[in-house]
Amino acid sequence: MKFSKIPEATIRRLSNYARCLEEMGKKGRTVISSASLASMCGVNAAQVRKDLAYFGEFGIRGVGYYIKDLHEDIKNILGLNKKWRMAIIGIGNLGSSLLSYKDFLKKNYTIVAAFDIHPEKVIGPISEKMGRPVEILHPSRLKEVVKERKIEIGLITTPPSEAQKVADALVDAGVRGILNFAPTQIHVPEGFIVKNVFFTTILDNLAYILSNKSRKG
Amino acid sequence: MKFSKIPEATIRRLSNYARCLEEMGKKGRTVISSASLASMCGVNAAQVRKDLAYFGEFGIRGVGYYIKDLHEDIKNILGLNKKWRMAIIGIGNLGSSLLSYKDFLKKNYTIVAAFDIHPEKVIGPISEKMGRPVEILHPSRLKEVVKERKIEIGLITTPPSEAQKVADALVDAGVRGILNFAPTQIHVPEGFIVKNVFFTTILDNLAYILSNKSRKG
DNA sequence: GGATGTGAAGTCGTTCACAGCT
DNA sequence: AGCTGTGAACGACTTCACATCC
Repeated sequence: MKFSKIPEATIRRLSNYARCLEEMGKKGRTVISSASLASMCGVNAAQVRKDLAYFGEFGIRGVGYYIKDLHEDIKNILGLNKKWRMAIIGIGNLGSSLLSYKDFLKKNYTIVAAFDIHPEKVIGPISEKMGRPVEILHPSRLKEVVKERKIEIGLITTPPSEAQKVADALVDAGVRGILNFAPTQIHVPEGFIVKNVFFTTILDNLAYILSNKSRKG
Repeated sequence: MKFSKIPEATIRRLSNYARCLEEMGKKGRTVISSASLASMCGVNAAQVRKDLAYFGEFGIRGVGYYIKDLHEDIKNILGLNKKWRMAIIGIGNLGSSLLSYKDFLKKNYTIVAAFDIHPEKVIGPISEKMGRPVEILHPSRLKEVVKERKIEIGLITTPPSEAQKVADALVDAGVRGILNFAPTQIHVPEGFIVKNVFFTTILDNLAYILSNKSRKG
């Protein structure tokens, strides 16, 4: 049961469930049914149960799920029982905004190195923004710093034209996970993972739906 | 043929094809086969043809697709033959970074209004960042400004705790499309669309894959 | 009684394989 | 000869429905 192929959509939803459970937990509730959790996340109740069933049995029949426990279980499933160490490359507007993005710092992810071709240009604005000042390094030191600081994930926030080069450097340094914010396709060898964050793709999606919604209603 | 239900995944891919075609076009090529386009985007060639087949016939048998034409056709399909007018609510780090994000300005999307509960607090940093200064308005003026400036899409970049309230206000103002960057689930009535941009969800995905990759090989 | 866990059915999306054009 | 367009085969995900257990 543990090793059947798990849909990527399931993993995405688990991440959502975790967020909802956290909210619920803060509100002092202790138990939740698959139906409530489902409606909160906008999915089917059976879906919730199926998603969890890939990984074991977490509920109590006739009762539901203990919020605290389930939250912990999902975090373990997702690999969030540790802090992931990340580097960010490209400290323009987006990069510096991510650097100071509180939600990263809070829990399972931490940015432990920042790189830019022109380190001196960005030092001012950044140290201003952050509580603690952040040292911006030149990309030539990437490989060395990845080793030193045990970096496992790279965030690419350069212009699109530089993204593939940066990805190559990350691969060369042995960074297996890449989150790409530059709106261009990146290719990496087998065994490395790239996930894209293209909000323009999502915007295009929205534009499509809005354009074609007239015929529905 | 035009009105069969179209997979959301198809729309996402079309957006990708468009990006690739644009790149190709800049390189001076004029024709491309479904196979090349597919490998560039990391999908199956039949997939490309099927995706396009939902909307018509755009290729020439034995030849391929004219890059310029196909790019234009896809833009029309996606509803990108116009400029979408957007408002952004919540001018913190992320909001101000989006405000100055060049890729928005370039083509099909434009931010025509910015709102924040504390307009005076953000005016400084923003006008510094942008070429032109941007007026930050109080959210109480949302409805009025949406009418005046014909806003069709709202970007929510507030803290999660405020996101639902902002969404309600957008709905009340008649903004049918919402792009939500605040990591919390938002609910809107029938006929309105919310798309989420949660990079932490994608990061969680990455974390999961990295955690479980060892068993593969 | 009530909610979970799960085989089976159903729906949706992808890939194949080849007919049909140029 | 080569590449598109597409019905048919396949595979994957979601939903249903109910047996199971607290």
